[in-house]
Amino acid sequence: MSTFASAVMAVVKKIPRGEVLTYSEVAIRAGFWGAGRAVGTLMKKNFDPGVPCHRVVRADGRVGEYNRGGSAQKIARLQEEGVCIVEGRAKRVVF
DNA sequence: TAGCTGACGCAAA
DNA sequence: ATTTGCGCCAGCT
Repeated sequence: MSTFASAVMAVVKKIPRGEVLTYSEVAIRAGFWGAGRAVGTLMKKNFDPGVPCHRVVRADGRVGEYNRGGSAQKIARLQEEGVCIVEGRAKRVVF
C-alpha cells in the first residue's frame, strides 16, 4: 500500500457519523493537496468496511459514485446516518 | 518507463 | 442554473 492510500483511509475513518467530507477535503487532510481525483480512484478499489467511503461526497454537493449499489445506495446510507439529502445533493446544514 | 483512465474540481460559455 | 472543457494527482496496464 502506498502512503497515499494509508493516509486517505485514516482520514476517512475519522469522519464522524452523520458528517460528510468532499474528496478534495479528504485529500487535503491526508496531506495531498489537490489529489481529490486520486482519492476517488482509490476508494473505488478499496473495499474496507472500516473505511466509510460513503461519507465522502463531491465538492459541488453531489454524493458522487459508490461501489456498492451506485449513488442511490450511497444516499440511502447517508440518510440513515443523519445526513440530509435534498434533490440528490448532500446538505450539511438543514435550514 | 510511458501512457491511459477515473467514485473529482473549477472556470468559462 | 446547466453543460462543456481542461487540469489535476495517483493508480493500473
